[in-house]
Amino acid sequence: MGKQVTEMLKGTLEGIVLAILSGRPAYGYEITAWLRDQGFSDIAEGTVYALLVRVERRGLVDVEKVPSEKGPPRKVYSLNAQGREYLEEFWRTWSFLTERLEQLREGGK
Amino acid sequence: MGKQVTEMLKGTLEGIVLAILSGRPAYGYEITAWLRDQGFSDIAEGTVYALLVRVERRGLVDVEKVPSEKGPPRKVYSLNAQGREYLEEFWRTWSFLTERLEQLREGGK
DNA sequence: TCAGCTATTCAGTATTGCTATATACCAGTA
DNA sequence: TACTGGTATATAGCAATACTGAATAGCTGA
Repeated sequence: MGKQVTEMLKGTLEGIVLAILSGRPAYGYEITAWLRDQGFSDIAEGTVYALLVRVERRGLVDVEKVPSEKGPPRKVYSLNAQGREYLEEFWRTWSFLTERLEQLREGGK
Repeated sequence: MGKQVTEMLKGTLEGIVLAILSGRPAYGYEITAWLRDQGFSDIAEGTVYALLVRVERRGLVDVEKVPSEKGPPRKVYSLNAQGREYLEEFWRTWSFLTERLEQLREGGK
């Protein structure tokens, strides 16, 4: 996928994961697989787990341990009220950035 | 401006600065002032200089020292062929990311 | 028993933006 | 002269975040 994406993901991957969780609860392995499916071809395994630990520690998600038929128990994360608020702010920040970049892109033509 | 923007800028600020330079040559102080004017209210002074040093070292820009009437000489940067190529790639990466996020935003409603 | 998929965790590294500070040139002014 | 303030660049150390690589663990089927 390349270094450019890696650096761009800093700050946005968190929003991406929270946005996924806003749709439905999910666990790390599942999220990673989904991201890869969506074209984030080489999201590192450990990256999503580390991110989930961070957002949990900051109180943006709730966690529930659920047994799996196929392996060790899953840690299922769901977005809570504080997380939804944070996600709202993320979208506002994202909009700000996209607007500025769109202007630059237009201007550069 | 907040921490969210700071993290999101990692990886995009470089593209932003290169996009500015694709329009016209510019120097650090000028770029910082312009960014602040555009709403990146607390871009740190040193940040742009450090970034310019990096892109210069990677051969994406050409530099010319130009005397100033108002202070020490300016280092005027301009995007070269390699930089234009890199900027193209940046836009492709950016498009990829915005598409994915737009989908997520739609889906989350 | 072993390979392979599912599932999580963690130590160490690289990149990048911020903080804080230093340096330097020039004009106006007390 | 000395000082303030705007212009202009540079850099050392810090913080946040994604990646690398490896370890651990449960389950299924050959």
